[in-house]
Amino acid sequence: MRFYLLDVSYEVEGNVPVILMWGLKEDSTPILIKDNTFRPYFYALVEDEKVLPEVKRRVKALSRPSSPILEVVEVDKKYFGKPVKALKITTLIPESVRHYRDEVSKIPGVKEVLEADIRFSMRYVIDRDALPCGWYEAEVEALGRDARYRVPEVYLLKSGLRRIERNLPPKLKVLAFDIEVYSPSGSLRPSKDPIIIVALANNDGDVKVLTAEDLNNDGKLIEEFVNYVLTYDPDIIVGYNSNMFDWQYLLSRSEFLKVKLDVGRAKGGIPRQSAYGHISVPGRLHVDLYNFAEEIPEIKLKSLDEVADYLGVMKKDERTLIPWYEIHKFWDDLSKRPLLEKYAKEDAISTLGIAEKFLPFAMQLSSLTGLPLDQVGAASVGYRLEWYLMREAFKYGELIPNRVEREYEPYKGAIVLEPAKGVHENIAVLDFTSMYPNIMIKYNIGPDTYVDGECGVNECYIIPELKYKFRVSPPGFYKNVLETLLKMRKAVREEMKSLSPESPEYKVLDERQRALKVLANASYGYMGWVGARWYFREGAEAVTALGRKTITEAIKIAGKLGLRVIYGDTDSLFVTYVKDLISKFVDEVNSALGLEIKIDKIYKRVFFTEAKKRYVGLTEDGRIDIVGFEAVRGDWTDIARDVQEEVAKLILTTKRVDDAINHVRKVIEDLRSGKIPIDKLIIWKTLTKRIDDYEVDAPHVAAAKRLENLGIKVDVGSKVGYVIVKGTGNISSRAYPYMMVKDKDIDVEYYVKHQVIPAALRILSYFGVTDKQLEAVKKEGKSLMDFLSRKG
DNA sequence: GCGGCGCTACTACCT
DNA sequence: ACAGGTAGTAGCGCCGCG
Repeated sequence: MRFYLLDVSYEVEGNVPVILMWGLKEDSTPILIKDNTFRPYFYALVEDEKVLPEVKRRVKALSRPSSPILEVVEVDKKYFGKPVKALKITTLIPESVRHYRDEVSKIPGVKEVLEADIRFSMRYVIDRDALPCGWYEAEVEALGRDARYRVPEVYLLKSGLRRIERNLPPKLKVLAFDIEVYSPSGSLRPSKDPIIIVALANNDGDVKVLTAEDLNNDGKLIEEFVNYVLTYDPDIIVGYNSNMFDWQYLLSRSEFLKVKLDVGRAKGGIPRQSAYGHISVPGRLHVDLYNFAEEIPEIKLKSLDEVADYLGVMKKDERTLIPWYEIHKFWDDLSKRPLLEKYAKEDAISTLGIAEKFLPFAMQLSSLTGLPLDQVGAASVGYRLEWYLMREAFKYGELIPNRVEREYEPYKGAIVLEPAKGVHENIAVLDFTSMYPNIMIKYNIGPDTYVDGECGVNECYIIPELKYKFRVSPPGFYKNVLETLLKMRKAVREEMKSLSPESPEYKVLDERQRALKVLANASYGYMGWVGARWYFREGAEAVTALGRKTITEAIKIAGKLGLRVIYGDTDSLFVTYVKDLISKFVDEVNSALGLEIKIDKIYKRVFFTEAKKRYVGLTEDGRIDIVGFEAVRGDWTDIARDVQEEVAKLILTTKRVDDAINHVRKVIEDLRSGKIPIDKLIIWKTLTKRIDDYEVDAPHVAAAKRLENLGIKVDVGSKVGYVIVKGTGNISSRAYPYMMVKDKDIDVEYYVKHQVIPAALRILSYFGVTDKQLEAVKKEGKSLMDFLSRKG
């Protein structure tokens, strides 16, 4: 049988663990393939090989009849590159691994117990190379229908899985859902507040808005939802913030109402919280698209409508928008209720549209890391890479280190150059391609290549400043993994060349090469992460030291060629663009440093203040890049962002400082005459800890407290939108959630003095402009203009 | 009680 | 809950002054 693997889970049947592979046949028929031959195991390392037989005896003696140890064998493995003899201890029931691990680690002579913390289904993924979102071929025996599973065909695996190279997935059924809750108080209490709408959209073109008959009858609504899911039978269920909200609320509410939320492909399969905080729906893949939206830094406010707008799925100005705090009003007012239904419907359609944008990437990430699609989004970058590393370790016969608690030790990072302030013409931005991964490869950096003692002549790389030594050969774990990743990416990009960019296959491969790049780029950060299994501070420290050395050498080469370096950060250099000299520079850097540098972009004009990490540039095609400034920060108001953007544009394109001043004045005038709508005055800030844990009463914290007083819960990670109102006292005392404030109460002067003027002056003060000039009532005085344009 | 000052807390950015 | 380097705002405590 050929099938596409969706998910791997397991159950204990009788007294035997059975792996469940949920998949689709080539014609998209859902199937379940069982494998009852796989057993959980873990390893024990001993202090001294001499005690192996004795330890082996004692491990065997631990076996209990209810859940026996099946086998204890000596195996040859590697641990941080060094050959070791380990005891492989195989048990019967996955849940007993924890018990035996604890017992085994108490046996005298046992140094370490390894790989006992890997979930059984992931163990299978790794050992059998059973990657989710991939095609397989296997001999199976039909078991017929089984009432316990909501799939038409169930099979038993008879022989090993073989992967099939095939890029396109089968047709998958995707269902997007979104719920609306009735809550006049603003707080959401599952014991009181009913679900009034469940909106659904699937990729077979069906859209449904299920509504509650009345506020006392949402149990029936939930049942209708369950029926819809079971009837449509989606492979993938997508939501937006559904891990934190929709499922949680459905679960609590259905529990309160005593309604069964049995939507899985395994009967009695109630969604439940699982790895990385995601909600798992048995037999289906539930994907919370918010996880992927979180990774788009360009979107500052990650609401569903903003994300749909950004991705071009559904434009904001073409859709019905209802603020969450007014949903109950639209329900109560029967003339407005159709709008609410339309809103919910559009939410579901947007969610489905976003799924089409994100799922192809998610599927590639899933098939590379082995993490099932429903987990891969919820897992952070570090864990994604770690699963990839664990799969690789298995292939190399390397034991997987335990996750251990370590003390955080900071180390020195990259170099950031002092910018030459002012306006510069024709500047090339050059950067080293994947600098850190390539340094790791070039200098063979990792925990297993580190040499603590003596090292023969030319047998080690010696790291500048630190004098750490890394073996030249053989290649270490990180080097091997990174070379594989880069090689794979190269091959994918090669394959893409033979395809039309419009073809579905091209798009799939493009997502694959992106996923490969993301994993490679995370490797340095991962090595320096205290939570990593392959944490190695000295390695991360060596990488940044070599990075500093590399960029410093490149600067020297630029200087030697007579190129002026304006600015640089980590792996980039801003250099005066002289075509021939630049190509010479590129060649020389490449040959002298053994790392590739290339032109990233060319600015016709670029402006720096004295600050690092902040600049505005005019690209060759006339676009304005704003980097680091207020205009790209999500915690400044729209009005300040707009002003700064316009000022930057005027300065870079027309060089006319007086035009910029007039623009700022006009905005201040509009602000003072009340022409600016309140939503351009909202400041959004993230709560990074629980409200009680804050040491100072910052404005966003004060605003959050006011939300809580209204009964609205604000969790860690949520964004608080507030405005500053008139009155006395500090800003915190006047920071209110925007929905609590009327236009006339806004403290316009705060916005003039603390938003518009600072944002404008950040750029204009270099040209000698002061706050007084911006605030002065508009008058066409010539003398002032003359003064202001002294540099323009 | 007030303004000025320096420090700290806090957030979001850049690579 | 991948790293370190950086800019900037606002709160807060302290000081001197009266």
